[in-house]
Amino acid sequence: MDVRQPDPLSTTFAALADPTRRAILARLAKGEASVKDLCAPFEMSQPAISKHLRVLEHAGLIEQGRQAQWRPRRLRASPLREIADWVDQYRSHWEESFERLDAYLRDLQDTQEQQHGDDDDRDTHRPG
Amino acid sequence: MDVRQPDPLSTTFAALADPTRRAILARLAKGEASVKDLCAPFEMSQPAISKHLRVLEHAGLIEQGRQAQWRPRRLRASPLREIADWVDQYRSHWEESFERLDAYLRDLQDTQEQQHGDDDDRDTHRPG
DNA sequence: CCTGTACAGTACTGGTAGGTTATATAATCA
DNA sequence: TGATTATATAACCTACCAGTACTGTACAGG
Repeated sequence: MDVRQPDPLSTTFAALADPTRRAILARLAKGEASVKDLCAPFEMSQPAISKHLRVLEHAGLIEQGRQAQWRPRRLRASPLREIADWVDQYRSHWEESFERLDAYLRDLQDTQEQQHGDDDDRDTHRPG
Repeated sequence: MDVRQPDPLSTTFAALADPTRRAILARLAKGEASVKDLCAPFEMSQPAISKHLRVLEHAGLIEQGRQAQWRPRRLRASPLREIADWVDQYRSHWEESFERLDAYLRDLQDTQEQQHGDDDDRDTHRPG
């Protein structure tokens, strides 16, 4: 069976892993819009867009309104904050100073391996 | 056929949409590790982990070293900066002041709809 | 040379994602 | 009421994904 449902973070990442859905979010960031409006920029059927909207809604990234026969969608950005918080854990790893330190240490290690590569203390080189 | 390959941002998001892969990245943030080390925390076969590692490598999130029979993996964080930059576009949408304004406007609109809901100027209510 | 270890590669399978067309529903308009 | 518009739902297909088991390969050590 395996009825486990993915954690919220995975659901959000998966929802964002599609350029169509990201374009929909970009459109909704400028204000709410109907399904037809959201379909317009894409060479894709309306049911396909509705499916994308379901994915986004399931991830909590949009919500539905009701106005006559229209169901305008509106952006809900709070899951994006979870993404921002998560990725921020790694900020130090991509900032320039760290990259330079990382490159320095890697160069240093490569140099050492070239100098006295396969002779002594193999165990201390074992990763982990 | 459809040989189109997804854009880098989609590839990165997709790679992150799995708790196992995010756990692997968290482990590698503390330093490089062998495949066996990375397998240890998971009740999963080694080929399964190797597949996850391939996904991460394809997304540019890790890179491989070589030391004797070990292939230590190392974190490459630069794609995460792309994620951070993308999500930062929406920061204003989730920050508290915006949420309050958003809620205020929504309440205002609901109140107006209740007061003179289904009588006049339908066209001006059409979304888009 | 042989054995154990640390991986990679392949083949298979069940589930899901993302698209299609066709059809149903709900509200508006004439 | 009937036609039109907006959107949802259903059924289907294809491709890919995430596991599995099995097998192959490279290196280390007795």
